[in-house]
Amino acid sequence: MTRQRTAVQDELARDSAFRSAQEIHARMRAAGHRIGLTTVYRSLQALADADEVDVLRSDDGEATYRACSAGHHHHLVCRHCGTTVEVEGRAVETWAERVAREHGFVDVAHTVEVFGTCARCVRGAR
Amino acid sequence: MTRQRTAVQDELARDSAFRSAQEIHARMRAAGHRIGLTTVYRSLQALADADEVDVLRSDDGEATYRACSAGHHHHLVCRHCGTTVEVEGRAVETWAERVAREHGFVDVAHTVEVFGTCARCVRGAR
DNA sequence: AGCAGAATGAAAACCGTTGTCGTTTTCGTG
DNA sequence: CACGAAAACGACAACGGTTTTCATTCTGCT
Repeated sequence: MTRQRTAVQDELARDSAFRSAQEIHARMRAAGHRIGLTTVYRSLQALADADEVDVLRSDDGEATYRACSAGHHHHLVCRHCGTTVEVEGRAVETWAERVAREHGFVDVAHTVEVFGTCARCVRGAR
Repeated sequence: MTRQRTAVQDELARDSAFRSAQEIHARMRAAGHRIGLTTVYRSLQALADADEVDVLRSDDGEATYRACSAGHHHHLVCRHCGTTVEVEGRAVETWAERVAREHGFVDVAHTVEVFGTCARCVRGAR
């Protein structure tokens, strides 16, 4: 139920970047954990269902996960190192709401992700 | 080099919804076109590279495509029928820009998708 | 027409993800 | 502490969307 599930959660808590399931699995194994890939997937799914982690699809369709605070928020993601900052934006919320209403849409949801290169990666660049 | 590539583009132009590659392939076959799935994929990729179509990853990781006008814009997508409206929002652009700068990020890009149920699907619902 | 190079597509390879199912662990109860 | 049911685990197989391979076909050029 939760010795390895807790371990997955801990691994996610180690840093603030979006990681793929396989990456997480590899890191855990490297750290000496005895856990199967299947369990990592299931744990991540459970955590996602419980809104304990955010899920993001990368451009190539791979799912990436990240521990996150509860509540509605968006992400500012470094496209090089994956580091993520949680941001919020009232402006976006109201804009999405208004635009949808104007077109007769109801039951509105939205996804917003901002990508860029973080200050550290800029300095570290060749 | 483009009898079937043109055909793919035409198929996309038929309506304003995001369609998966397989869906597009099936529709074309049903319409009497003699085209392979591989070619559909390749055509879509070429069109995407040329910024002739927008690509969107659905929650289950499947890629969906839609003909779109040039230039930066976002989408308001009906989660039932897939119908899409192109929208733009200066408010979002400036917000993304500001938030990124505040955190020292450069070379900023962003994705914004708004989902909802369109007026027609609301009426048609049970 | 003849030819080189690009495009096509059937089938196989890929790869992330999910299902299967026998084994192990956890936990409540006697 | 021992038992037994129920949940979790994990090696492996299966799945499904996408990409690659490679032999064949088509295009545009001379």
